[in-house]
Amino acid sequence: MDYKELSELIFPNIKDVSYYEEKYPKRDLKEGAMVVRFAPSPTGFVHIGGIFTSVICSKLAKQTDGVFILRIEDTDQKREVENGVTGIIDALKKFNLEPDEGMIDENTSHGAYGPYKQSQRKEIYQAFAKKLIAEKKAYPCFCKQEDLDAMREKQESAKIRPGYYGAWATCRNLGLDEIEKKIKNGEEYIIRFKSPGNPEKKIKHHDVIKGNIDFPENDQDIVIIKSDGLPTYHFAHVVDDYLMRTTHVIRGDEWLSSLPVHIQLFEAVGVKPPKYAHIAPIMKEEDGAKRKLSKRKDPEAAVEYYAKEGIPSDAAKEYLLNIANSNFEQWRRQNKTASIDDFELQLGKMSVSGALFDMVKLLDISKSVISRYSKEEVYDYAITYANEYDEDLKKLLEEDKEYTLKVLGIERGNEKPRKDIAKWSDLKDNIEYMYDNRFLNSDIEYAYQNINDKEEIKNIIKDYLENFFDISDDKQTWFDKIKDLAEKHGYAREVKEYKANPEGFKGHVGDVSTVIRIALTGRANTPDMYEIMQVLGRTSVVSRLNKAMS
RNA sequence: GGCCCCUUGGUCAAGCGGUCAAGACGCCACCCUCUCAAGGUGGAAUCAUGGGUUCGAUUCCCGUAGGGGUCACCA
Repeated sequence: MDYKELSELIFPNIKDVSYYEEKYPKRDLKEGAMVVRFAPSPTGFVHIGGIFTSVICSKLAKQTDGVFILRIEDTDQKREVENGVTGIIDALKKFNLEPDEGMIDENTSHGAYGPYKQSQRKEIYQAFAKKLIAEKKAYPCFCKQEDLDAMREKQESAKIRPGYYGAWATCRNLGLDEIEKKIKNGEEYIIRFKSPGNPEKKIKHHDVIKGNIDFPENDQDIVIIKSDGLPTYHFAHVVDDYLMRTTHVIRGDEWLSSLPVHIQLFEAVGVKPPKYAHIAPIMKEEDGAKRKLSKRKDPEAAVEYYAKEGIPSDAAKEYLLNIANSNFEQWRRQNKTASIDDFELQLGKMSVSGALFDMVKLLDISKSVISRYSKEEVYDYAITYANEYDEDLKKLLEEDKEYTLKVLGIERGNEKPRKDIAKWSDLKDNIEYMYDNRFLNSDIEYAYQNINDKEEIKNIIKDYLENFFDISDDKQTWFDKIKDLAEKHGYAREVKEYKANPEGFKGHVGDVSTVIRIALTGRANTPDMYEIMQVLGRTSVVSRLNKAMS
């Protein structure tokens, strides 16, 4: 028997790699087009880091007229979860990161380079494994788990480098006859790569993000095909990114240390490796120590968290873009209303070390993002949020949509829109008092401020209602009247006047308007009071002020 | 522990041999024809450490310390 025959014995009825190379030809794309992919495992948990990677991939593909692929890495059936693929697809959709190619639901995909689910590509990997066996670059290994454990223990106690390599790689030197006998006896085996590496020698690598890195060559005979016939990550990565014609592998930097293995595998298969860009993870600080955002400990690691909080996906995206390229902020300031598609992302400008997650900054960005929305957009996003997470808010928004739009339109849609909502979960508290059926029927604690004498308050409100208030006044007239009211009751017309001569007045116009504001809304801080009165309308203003007096 | 990477204000970070060491978030103060959110102006706050190289180091080199990653039939 020779190695060609051995490969037939192990993988009968498996096609030659040339079949696949023809089936998935080089892509016909313009110069500089990037083919990138997001390749998560369907574990049922979508990590914000995955969205980070996808934002980057999606932008680069768009910028270069390239291709953004969604590939599902489900070679570990133990970790697989029902509807895991759907969860990933839905999350990408929510962030407007639809792939050009790849899985579109649990079991179907689109694109000419599929299947895009590794469990459905078994025979493709086997074709490449078969080729490596025939070329003496891979071999079956019959070692049992116990053998490997014992070996590791021995290595550790002898303080030598652990692993399956060199003289420790016992199955590497098995004779063909012996192999044949074991296989025919039905002994279990896996396929290992026969590493040609020498750790005394270095390989030089240039990473698009990390720059130049030197590694010792790999000499571990890593597993490429597991006992269930599926490939390990390393092998699947090499085969898939070759056949999908990936130009840039963009992935978390936890993969950096297995790069020597991957490069070696590409060489063994006989193809040029893609370019690599290893992204630093988003970190979190705890007890003075930094660590990756953890799916177990940090709620904000889950994409679901942002939806639940009502943080717009646009805001999260801008925040991530900001972590990716810090010049994004400057661009945003100069292009306040532009689409983020117009920002040009540069991989080379990404940080080599991980940024600490900053919720305060995210919320600041979110405030700006929401402030740019029109009232109709606010309505739509808020309804979507409320549908899922806040029954009462949904009721509030829907009972009179016309009116709600007016409320949402307060200080919005102008040059300097209001910036006080950071997430949809803030919204209810922000607008609830504008609804008569809630406001007039509730017990309100009027927490008056500088002016808190009951008689004085009553006098001011009464006088305003009887002698000043007119819903048809324009803003200037309205405000002049508030000043007149203030003056009549012994308060300064202007704040400055009061400050110049605090002894001469009981207070200033701000104190008086605060009385009316609190009577009107139950709170000391609100948006522009003129606009509020206009939205409420005459009847409502009158009943609110009367309620306050009683 | 071996290997690899990293280290500029509280945080995100510009910088790439000569700068008063940008900017943003946060904080503080003041300003802004009613409060608040904003907006404006100003302020406090940073080159981990020790050696080199150099006329000159935040920037280049070496050591130290600290941090991160990785060492599976998991991805």
